Amino acid sequence: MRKSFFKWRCMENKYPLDGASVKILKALQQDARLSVQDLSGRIGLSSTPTWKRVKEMEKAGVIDHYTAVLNRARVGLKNCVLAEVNLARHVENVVEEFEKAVQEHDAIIECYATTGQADYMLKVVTPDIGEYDAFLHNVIFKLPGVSEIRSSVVLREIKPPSPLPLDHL
Amino acid sequence: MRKSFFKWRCMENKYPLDGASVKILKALQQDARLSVQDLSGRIGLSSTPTWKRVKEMEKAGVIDHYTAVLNRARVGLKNCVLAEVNLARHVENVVEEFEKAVQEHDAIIECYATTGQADYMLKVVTPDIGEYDAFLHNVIFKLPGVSEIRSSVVLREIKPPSPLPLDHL
DNA sequence: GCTGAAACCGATAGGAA
DNA sequence: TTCCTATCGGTTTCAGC
Repeated sequence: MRKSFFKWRCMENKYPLDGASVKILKALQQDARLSVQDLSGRIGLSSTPTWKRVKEMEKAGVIDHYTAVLNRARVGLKNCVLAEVNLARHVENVVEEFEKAVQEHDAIIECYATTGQADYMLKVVTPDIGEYDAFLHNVIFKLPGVSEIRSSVVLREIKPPSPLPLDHL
Repeated sequence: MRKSFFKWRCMENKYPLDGASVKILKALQQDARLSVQDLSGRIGLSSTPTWKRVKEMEKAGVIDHYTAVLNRARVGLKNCVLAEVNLARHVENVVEEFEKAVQEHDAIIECYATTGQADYMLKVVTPDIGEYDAFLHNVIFKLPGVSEIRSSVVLREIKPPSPLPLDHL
């Protein structure tokens, strides 16, 4: 098993994480508001070293930020669509313009450039499907380089965005 | 514009959110560790009502939980794949078994049932593409009802998972 | 429902093991 | 490094508006 390799220092990573730090990360992914005391209790360290580790991982960018996860339905965003987008390769500056537009529109909450059929995969949230239709026509279709869009409406959330698995460390 | 409808009470939502509460939610999405004092300063309320609103929104499930967002690369998860999965409709209990397996495997960090070509869309993270290949063969292909998989490897993250837009409220 | 003050508890920083 | 302790600041509660 490769696990032992990674136990105290993971060479493949940008940042060395030992068992205690991994436990901290797992706990903070589940509840970012845990007090240092609670954290230290769980991982079997006292609070000062626990606190130092958290601060170091924040500074090193292992912990990027902390966020409140909202219930989409309760804030009136019942509609979620996964959209595959293709760009017309012959148009000038398509990539730059498309990626800039993606950043500017808050309804697009995720976007990846991918291999496979599509050039990009987007996650778009709106109050209802009507608003998505409007967004498609007023925003996406208006972008110069967009040649194809395939929209997949989310029918059911089987697994919501979940903590990153850290057992490989 | 429909905006005025929603200003003080959004009929379509499960929970009524006024301007101050929306500001709180926006701030907490950006930084879940903001102190009540900082929050209250930003929104122009004193700390007691700010605190009460936060607690109420937690209890009402508007705020689902708080999480630490980690840097994928720095915790050794350089590979991310979006996988479309189709199930064979004739096999018994496929849906239940597939969705149960999705919950059990930590490498699958998101899963949606969607309209369109695929039955499901999955997001899978692994240390490298080799581990993804192993995961496909050892886990996904072994599930009885899975008939098709189309994997799109993420080449570049244009927009990481971002705060929900709340301007419609 | 908001304000302000007061009590309590946790976070941060220093020094010792 | 970690632990202990003191200080400081934030959270939470309560009385009054």
